[in-house]
Amino acid sequence: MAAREVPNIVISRLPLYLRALEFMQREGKQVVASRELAERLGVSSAQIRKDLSYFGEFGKQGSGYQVDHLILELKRILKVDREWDMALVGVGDLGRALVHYEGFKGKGFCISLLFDNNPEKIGAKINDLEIMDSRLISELIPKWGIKIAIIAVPPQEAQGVADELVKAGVLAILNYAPITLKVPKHVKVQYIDPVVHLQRMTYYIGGNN
Amino acid sequence: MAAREVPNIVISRLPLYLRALEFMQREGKQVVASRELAERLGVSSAQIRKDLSYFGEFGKQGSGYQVDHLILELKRILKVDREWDMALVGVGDLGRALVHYEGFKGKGFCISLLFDNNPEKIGAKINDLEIMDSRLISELIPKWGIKIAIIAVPPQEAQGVADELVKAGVLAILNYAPITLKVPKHVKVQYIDPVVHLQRMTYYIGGNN
DNA sequence: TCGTTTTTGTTCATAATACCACAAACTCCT
DNA sequence: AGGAGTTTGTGGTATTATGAACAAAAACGA
Repeated sequence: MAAREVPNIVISRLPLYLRALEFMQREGKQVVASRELAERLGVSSAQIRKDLSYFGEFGKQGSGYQVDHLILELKRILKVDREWDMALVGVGDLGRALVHYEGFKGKGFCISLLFDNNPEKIGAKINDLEIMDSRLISELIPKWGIKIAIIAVPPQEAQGVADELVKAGVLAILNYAPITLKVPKHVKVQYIDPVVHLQRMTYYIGGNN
Repeated sequence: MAAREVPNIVISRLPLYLRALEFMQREGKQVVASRELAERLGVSSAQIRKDLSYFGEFGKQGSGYQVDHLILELKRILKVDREWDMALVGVGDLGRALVHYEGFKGKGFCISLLFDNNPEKIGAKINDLEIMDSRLISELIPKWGIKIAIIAVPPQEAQGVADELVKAGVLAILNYAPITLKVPKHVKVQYIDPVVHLQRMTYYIGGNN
């Protein structure tokens, strides 16, 4: 496979393949064909094969893909064959739920630093993690070498927090605040806004679509 | 504009336009050009104009779009010019955070029914909402005429819950469980899995991308 | 009033994406 | 051993999405 730049849309699908493969692994499946994986995910098998072919030849004709091996390869490609420390900014209801969330375990991520600007929260602990003053972002993030942050603050504070994080060296932001962030283009942002997701579905309900 | 089918990718952008416009509205802005909106969102102005043109001519040459009016039109198009009752299944940490979430207010959505299968939770109240037994899904959802549900249960229960919801008449599901759901094609699903979103960014960190 | 500047809606060309189809490689059964 | 059945990786093609460019319309200033 030529060393072409891999399209972002391909990268965005790999985590879905990985998630499904890990699910199958827990079910005890050892080998899987692109066809079966495709059916589970509701995509075409050709797409899966083509996406994977950007990175190498992982399958075997006649049988398919070794589940364990493909999982390892995908983790390596996505760079989640390690554990990334993350900073969480904004410890409200949502922030707290994220700290307690068990789903990060074994997936390559770990919340290691908490920030909030509410004096009543600073110093308190959640899951043995102390809540730090947001003003210490520029000091603690470089010290820990943190590259990934989660923003869970009110919308009007989000851009300011993002600016601070970027200045401190963060390269990837998972943004739960309902606002589009302005960041330098070397910084990646992913958005989670339940309202946006819901509004993407209502168009199709009821009407003549 | 001809009555062509509107591509899903266009629909998926409209909530972002709406969100930015409402932000500008709160700032007191009355008129906006596609150019300015585009810059805020990091997209091209041609794209915004083209997306909007699927639904009509909302702008005026020389000045731009009336913010108030465009908001109303987008809300009408997306069918959020009303309030949708939603059912939430799974009242764990995340479910609780969603019930307390203030962001649904005024955006067209309202959580009106809670379900859980944990006997210790059933009957308890959160925000004046009683937690109902999940076995009552098939009874209460049609009774309330609910069309939208949020799934916040552990992954191994998610597919079963989805099946129940679909049977009860739900047409749109916001799925927080880390699993791809199998649903009939008249049912829309949107996925929120922080791990997937994070894994879409790590590929670009550090390496030679 | 009239020329200059803005901005829309749309056309058209280009780019990105998805998918069909098939040779080659492997499996499995008899 | 060998033929039938599977499944991969990929070349080619159809489809879809993006973006540049421009006429028409409105705004503005002198």
